[in-house]
Amino acid sequence: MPERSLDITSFDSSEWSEWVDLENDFEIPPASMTEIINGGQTFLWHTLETDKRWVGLVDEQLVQLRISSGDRLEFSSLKIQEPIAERLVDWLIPPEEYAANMAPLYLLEDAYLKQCIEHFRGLRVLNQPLEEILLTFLCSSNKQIVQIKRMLQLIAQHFGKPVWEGFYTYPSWETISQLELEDLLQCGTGYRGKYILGSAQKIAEDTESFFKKLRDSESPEAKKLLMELPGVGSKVADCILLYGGKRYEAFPLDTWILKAMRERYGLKKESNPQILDFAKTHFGKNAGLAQQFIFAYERKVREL
DNA sequence: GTCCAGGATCACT
DNA sequence: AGTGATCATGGA
Repeated sequence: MPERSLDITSFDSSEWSEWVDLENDFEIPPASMTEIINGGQTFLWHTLETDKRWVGLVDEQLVQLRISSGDRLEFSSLKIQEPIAERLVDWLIPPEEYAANMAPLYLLEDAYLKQCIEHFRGLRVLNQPLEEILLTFLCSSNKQIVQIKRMLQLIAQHFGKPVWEGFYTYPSWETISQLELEDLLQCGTGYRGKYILGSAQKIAEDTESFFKKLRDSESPEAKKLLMELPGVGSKVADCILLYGGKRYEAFPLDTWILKAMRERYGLKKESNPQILDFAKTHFGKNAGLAQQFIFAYERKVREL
């Protein structure tokens, strides 16, 4: 499908609320905010005017973010919507919680990781709905981030709920389970289409209990449950646990991280399970957070 | 045209 | 248990 991406630079500001200070000391530099938005954990957000403004959905609410001249994080939402400040802070992870999550990483003796963290100060794993993250990472395999974005944009546009011009929520798993394969192929999913549909049909047998069981399980068991879905292997399962389940020990081993582990940590001939094992031991209980900094830095130094 | 992308799966040893 | 080919699709 051609469908050029929408022009969102022409917002009618009269429909938006005044900018409001989030009243939390987030301390996120603009470049790090763009990495949060574009770095492959959330896919329907837009960065406007080069690191000046970010627009997207939090659950079903449309939000803009910006950083004031005093380095304060501010937001604005549609006037027709309910206030959303509390959920927004929760989505971004409150600063105190963030600091506590990062603390174990600062204790590590790892000059390379320190460099990655310094370069992307404030970079964080968002607290997004598990249901959405499962869909997004089912689409992610063997695709570039910009392609995953377009795929998901089309899926939301065709089968999700419209929120505002150009912005749609993701469809529910019930909705997806009733689609034809052709519907998904038309969104550019390729061979992932049958995985998405197959997973949806399995989940939709009892959606609530599926996600409840997932949330109630210990991480190893949750990973096993996820990998029973078609299209979910070890890496995708770890992404879902990390980005949709606050399971910060999950360590997604993608091509970039593999490159880093081989070149920066000397794991030249180790197998993937061995590398995963090393990473979990070396980086400790919040290994997944370390992974996010390394991923961002590796892509950055190779200019992507 | 070739290579590769935030891999998973199946068919082979 | 560990490799290799194959899977759609689009960008570089």
